[in-house]
Amino acid sequence: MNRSRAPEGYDPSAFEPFAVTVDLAVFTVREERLHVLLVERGQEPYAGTWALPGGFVLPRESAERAARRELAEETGLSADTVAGLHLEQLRTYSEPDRDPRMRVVSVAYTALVPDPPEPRGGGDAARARWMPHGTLGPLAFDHDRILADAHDRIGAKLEYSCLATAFCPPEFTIGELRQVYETVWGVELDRPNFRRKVLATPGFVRAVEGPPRLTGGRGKPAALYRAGEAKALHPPLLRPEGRSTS
Amino acid sequence: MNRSRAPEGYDPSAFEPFAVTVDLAVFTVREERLHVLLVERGQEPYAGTWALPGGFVLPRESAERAARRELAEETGLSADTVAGLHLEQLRTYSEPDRDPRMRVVSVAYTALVPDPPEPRGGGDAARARWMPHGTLGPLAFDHDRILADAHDRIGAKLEYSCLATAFCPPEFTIGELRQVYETVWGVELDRPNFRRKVLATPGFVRAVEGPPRLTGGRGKPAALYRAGEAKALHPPLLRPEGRSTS
DNA sequence: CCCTTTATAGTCAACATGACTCTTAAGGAG
DNA sequence: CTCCTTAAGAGTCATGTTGACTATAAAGGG
Repeated sequence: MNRSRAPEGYDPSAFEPFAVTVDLAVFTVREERLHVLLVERGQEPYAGTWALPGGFVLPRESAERAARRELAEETGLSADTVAGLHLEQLRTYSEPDRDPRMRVVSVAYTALVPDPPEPRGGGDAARARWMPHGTLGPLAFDHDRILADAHDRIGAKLEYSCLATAFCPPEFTIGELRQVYETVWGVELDRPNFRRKVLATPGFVRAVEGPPRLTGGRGKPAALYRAGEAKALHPPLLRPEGRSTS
Repeated sequence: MNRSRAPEGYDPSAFEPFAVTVDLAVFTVREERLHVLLVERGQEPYAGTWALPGGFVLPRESAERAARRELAEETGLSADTVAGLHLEQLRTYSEPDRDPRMRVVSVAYTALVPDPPEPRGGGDAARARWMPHGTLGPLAFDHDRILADAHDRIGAKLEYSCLATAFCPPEFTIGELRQVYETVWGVELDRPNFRRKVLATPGFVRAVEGPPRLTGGRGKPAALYRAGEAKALHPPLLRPEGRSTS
């Protein structure tokens, strides 16, 4: 059990089998609050407790494919929509006793969803709901830890990547983009400075032609933008009292 | 096969078992070049090909514990030494056919080693060697991909964390620290500017009392420093033509 | 003793950022 | 219609950080 990937004569059945699952931390920004997609467990252990959506990786699929499949099943989004979402591997949780029933190694993913499509409780999902982040008691298994790690990660990524646009619909205003930063970071940002920074970063956003108007709210109508081609921010957009938990 | 972590009546043996392994991308800086710890495979598949060190996760250990155990076995370092090394989970590779023999999900870790302790070829390690990064033909399995991801990751982390000190011995000079950045990033940095930045970042390094001397090289003797208590760099130390691969 | 090498101290201008002010263009209340 | 509130968007100014350089100090080698 060491250097070689499989000692000669290795017999798979000689090892206790591992189950491999995916867990999903799916975030969205709704009504100026960060929301997370949660499901209520139907069976023991943790029956009646809220948990992150997820499920087993099938024998012939990769963890990422499993994650997209589960995401589509839980949210009721079409496969096309899910294919376009931002999905990123977070990390893998492998403590021997994280699942009391058996040895389960779970690959966690983080997904960002623009508009809050109400999860169809239909299909077979026990009960899936968008819950405001941090308002719920302890989640099942080690899902509180996973959720905290996911939140840390996206907060850090907002600093040096253009990820924030993944929370926004195809066309959005600078104000909506700023809302994403403020909601995830839990701070208020100076509007003029934020605007200046975003527009000064090449490829972050692209102005949309046509009537620079927006329906809805009060105040002066805002110009619309689309996500640009840039992936990284140089230099980064640091949070005010920036602490990276790493 | 969906929302619930285990459907009622779930029988583990009904699923094809997954093997779970760890792979290690262990880096060090030696002679101004980035080196990686590699082992030569003894059996098929890929017999005779170089690969990342790694091995199976045992039934009762976490992936991180497995990684530290394998690292100690491959390098011959004491358990104490290994316990102090920087070890970080990189990501998990789960493509169904990444190992031709069976379904293997591998959790990859990155480790940084200060001084190049020559791996004892002893014990049972087939043959472990420090190889200059990028000089070797294709590695076994998807290890080229893992190595590239690991390199990207540490390059990015140097920008916003104090990670570089993990490559250095307990006491080091600013010049040695700069070497780490130059070697990993593959660029030359301006010495005065680098020095100013490092010293201006609170908690990055702490000056060592006593004779500000260094044996060895030519040139004016340099002052010695130790790693500080800070973990993150604010603001970050961006690479010159900074591209984050994310 | 001169030359090369590296550390370390400064200087200066360009740039980025934080804190503000001001104007414009909506919607709502009276 | 008019005033008030709200938010977008244009600018200003002082400060802080960075990149590009110059200069001095303190070793080792020939």
